[in-house]
Amino acid sequence: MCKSTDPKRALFAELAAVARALGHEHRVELLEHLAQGERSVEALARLTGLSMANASQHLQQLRRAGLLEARRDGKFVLYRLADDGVVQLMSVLRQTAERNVASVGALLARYFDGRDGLEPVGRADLVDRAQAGLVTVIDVRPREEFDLGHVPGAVSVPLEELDARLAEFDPATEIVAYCRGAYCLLAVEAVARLRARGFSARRMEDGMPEWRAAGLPVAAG
Amino acid sequence: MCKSTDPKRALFAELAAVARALGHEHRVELLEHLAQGERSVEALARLTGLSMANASQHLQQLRRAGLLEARRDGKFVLYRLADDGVVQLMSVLRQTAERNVASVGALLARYFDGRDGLEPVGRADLVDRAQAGLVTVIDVRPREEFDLGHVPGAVSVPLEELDARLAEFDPATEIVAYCRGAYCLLAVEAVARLRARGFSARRMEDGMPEWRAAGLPVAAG
DNA sequence: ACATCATTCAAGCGATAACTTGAACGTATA
DNA sequence: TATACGTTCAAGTTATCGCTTGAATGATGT
Repeated sequence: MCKSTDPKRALFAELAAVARALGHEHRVELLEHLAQGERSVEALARLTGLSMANASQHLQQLRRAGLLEARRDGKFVLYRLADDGVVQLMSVLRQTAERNVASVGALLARYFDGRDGLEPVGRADLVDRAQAGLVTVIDVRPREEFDLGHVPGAVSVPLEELDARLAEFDPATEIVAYCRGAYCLLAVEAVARLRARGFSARRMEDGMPEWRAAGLPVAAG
Repeated sequence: MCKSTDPKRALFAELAAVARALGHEHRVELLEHLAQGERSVEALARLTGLSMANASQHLQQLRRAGLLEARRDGKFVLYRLADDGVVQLMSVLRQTAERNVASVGALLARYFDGRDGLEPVGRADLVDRAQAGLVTVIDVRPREEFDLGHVPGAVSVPLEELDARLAEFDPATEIVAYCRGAYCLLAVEAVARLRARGFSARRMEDGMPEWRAAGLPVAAG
């Protein structure tokens, strides 16, 4: 066997500590929000419905595990992912759960295949087709998140504004919607509404975090 | 925001449950062993030094999380990874820890860079060079693990036997050693010893689990 | 049928994690 | 300087986890 068993044990303990940081519902949700860009404790507490003290504690736990970093800006403390690899870790976690946990597969099938129906668009495809003007790309996240970074050429159409802004879209041009991630429901909802109005709409396969992690260009402001 | 917050919460809870299954030192160690192939509870308890009841409980926890499957063979219950994707998950976990946790980086630097020194060999490289007879590939894991599957053309040389079998090797041919995984110490130790005897030796970048997960050919028996 | 062995179940104890509350700390604004 | 606000700290309660012990289950061999 391995001669020195100590360093291996130490390594296992460290890996388990990182995994344990991902082992709570609220922390997964916090990471999902932070995958969009850095956020203040107050914003995260509001988005998740946690108390500030509670959110702060979870964030510190994630920071201790090396998954987050924090910086101070005025009276706010802004947290952000320590590394784009964290997105990859969460992505692999989702894939594993989707394959091996029946309830997750069922959950996703019910809320995606059922409501979406059509095959989503791949990332590589999208860049070419957007530049050629063949598709209209809309970002249905809140404008705040759009401003922090979005797909080049995308138009910000928060889901709340969608119904009121239908006149902007050319019914002859296909619309591709994206939001936060593979399993965010914003784009699904947007596609469903657009189709109900007679538009040709599809959902982008992944969301902004995966886009960013893939090293594709990001526009800001 | 997302209209239906319930399914998202449920998804987060499921993901957290999977992560929590990885959140214990002993379970990470069990998975590391199971990445070699299926094992009985008794074998795992012996390998890890856990009591049988304790090992059984951890294994059941991993199974409930969807990471393991079990089958009965005579009086033994054999556990195995539910999916090769589990190896990927653990691999990404290690990469994340290595990048973002200082102590892991230090741990690995101390035990790999310090003792190994030379750049490890990539998998793609190895297949070609082994077939061309340019390198001798040795599997330094216990023979039991070798029998369950190994790199085609590799010779089983458990670390315990290495010193006694040095005469088998041609000093003019480079030796590549591999073991269980990127961070298993068996191959590192083997390379150190071979170099001390004047051989040209290198370590394969990954181990058997990664090899298997990459879909490369595996020889058995 | 009986004994044997591998595994699992169930109960109990100690340790750790999650959440709430209230106070302390730091920074900006009046 | 004083006040307000975002954030963190500290203490306390409840719930859950990890491990041990001893008994129950399931398959095998005599």
